[in-house]
Amino acid sequence: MDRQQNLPPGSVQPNVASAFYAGKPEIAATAAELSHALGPPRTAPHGQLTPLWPPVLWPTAKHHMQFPTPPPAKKLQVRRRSSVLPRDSQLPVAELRSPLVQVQLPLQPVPPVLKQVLPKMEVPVLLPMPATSLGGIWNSCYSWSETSSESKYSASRSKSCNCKNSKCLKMYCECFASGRYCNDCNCKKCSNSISHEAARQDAINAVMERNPVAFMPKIGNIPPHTAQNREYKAAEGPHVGKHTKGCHCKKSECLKKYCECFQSNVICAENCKCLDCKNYESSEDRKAIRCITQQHAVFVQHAQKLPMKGIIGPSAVLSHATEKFPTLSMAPLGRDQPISNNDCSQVISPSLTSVSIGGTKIPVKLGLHGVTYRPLLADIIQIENVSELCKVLVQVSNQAAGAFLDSGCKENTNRRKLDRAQSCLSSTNHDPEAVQKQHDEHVCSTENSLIAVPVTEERSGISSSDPSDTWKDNRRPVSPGTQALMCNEQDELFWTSSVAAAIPSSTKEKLPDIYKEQEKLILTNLLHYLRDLSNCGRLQEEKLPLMSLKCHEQTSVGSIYNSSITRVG
DNA sequence: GAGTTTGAAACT
DNA sequence: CAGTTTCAAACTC
Repeated sequence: MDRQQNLPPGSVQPNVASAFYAGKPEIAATAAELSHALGPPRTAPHGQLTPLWPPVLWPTAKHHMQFPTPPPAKKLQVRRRSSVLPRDSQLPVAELRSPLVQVQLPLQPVPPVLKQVLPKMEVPVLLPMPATSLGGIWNSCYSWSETSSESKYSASRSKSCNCKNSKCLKMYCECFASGRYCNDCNCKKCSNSISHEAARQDAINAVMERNPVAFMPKIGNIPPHTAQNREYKAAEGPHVGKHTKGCHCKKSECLKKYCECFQSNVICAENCKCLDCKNYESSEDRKAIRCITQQHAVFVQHAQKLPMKGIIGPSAVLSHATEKFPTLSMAPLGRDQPISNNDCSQVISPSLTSVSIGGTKIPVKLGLHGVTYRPLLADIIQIENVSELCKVLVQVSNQAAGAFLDSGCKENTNRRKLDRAQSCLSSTNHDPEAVQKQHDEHVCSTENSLIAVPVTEERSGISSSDPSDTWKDNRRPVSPGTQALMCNEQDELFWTSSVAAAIPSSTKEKLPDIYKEQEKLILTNLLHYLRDLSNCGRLQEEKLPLMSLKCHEQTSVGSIYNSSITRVG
């Protein structure tokens, strides 16, 4: 059985950063530097976590690898364009925007003159999971440059490339650059596939040699605690993060997708060296283009929704449901659904109106109803529910493990593991003292547990720190949610041979079976859970708005959780 | 769909 | 580091 199969339940997010750089400290140093500059990882509104960077796992990785102390960050070159207003108070800051949230569904065709700024229809594609490679598993799940809600690489995750000469092994190739294998692409002489893994790895190494941070996210986030962020939030300003390298546009005015900043939906910043930039926060041109783009995005989603019946999607209800229930979409948007970061209302009125682009008035006919979109599960899934789900799965895991242990050990282990899981989950309370206390308890309670892991110095160094201050030890910061999810991962990461030796051989032999059973039960329960959630969403979709309340009451995640508990029992 | 434009990546 | 070339996406017709 390979190592991956031996991962304890919950170890879905290996510490890829340290693994990636195992044996490459010089690269790790630079990467750590940039990673630090990029700020902490993001936690999406409902608790889903953005993947850690980078995505490639080296099979021979040493789990205990730590980043060396990063050198002092280089000072970014500042070159401000004359046409750009002062940005110091306008820096884009982290305010995660749901990619599904849009405003005012345009039911009319888009003016041809605006075609150039409208995104192509992009249908998400789930890549097949490579059979064995851990890197491949990551690869299929995430793109390693994925950061912002609308980054070039996240947007292009589902796109195919058309490379001809690069063999898809250079950064010219979007698939390669975003960490994906080519899949259903139109490329020629493609080597970005599992069957060319050796060449692919060589290419990765070559790129990393030239630029150690080549695969780092191009769009970094400004830490949410900064003053700029507060100002930004207060002003409902536009964008998230900034381009780490900055663009060098000369002719596009940074208002076309040639511009990486524009394409990533961030405004140009100090490190950009662009000319005649109009991609700044107060730019009317940018607002107009962005608004139209968003309108089109809703239109695309609506169009995509129709043939995807059965999938909980964004907006099929809008066209008809809003006519039946005009107030449906007028409900206040939640914190996760800003109407727009560009204040489109100033540019486009709900009815027939015009937008001004480059001084030219362009008529835009919109739908009669000013429609805002609200995800069907927006009121159903909350971060607490995710924690609940985690608890359920941990319990399931406990049950499976317990079934394989002798009666004496069984009860003890389950109790301890459950305590530990609860400790992990409750560590999201941001209370350093509580976390420390839980950690201390965990340290004491897990010493002799079968699945518990002895506390090494490294482990102590990590888990004893404040969740919000996870830059210690030169590690990438980890959000509380991630910490909760990574509890078992850390266990695995710091699993040492000496520990394994301490486990009775009779029990050790059972480990594979225990893991199998745990995995089976967890996946089964997760399937049930998702199925229930799907049904709830479908119900919500079909019977809006009257049934929504009923659904919320009767089929909420809480009840799903309860039913899962029942199953566990 | 072919041709052009554009700017990042790669190269010198 | 700057200038040039290569490349593929974005864009235009």
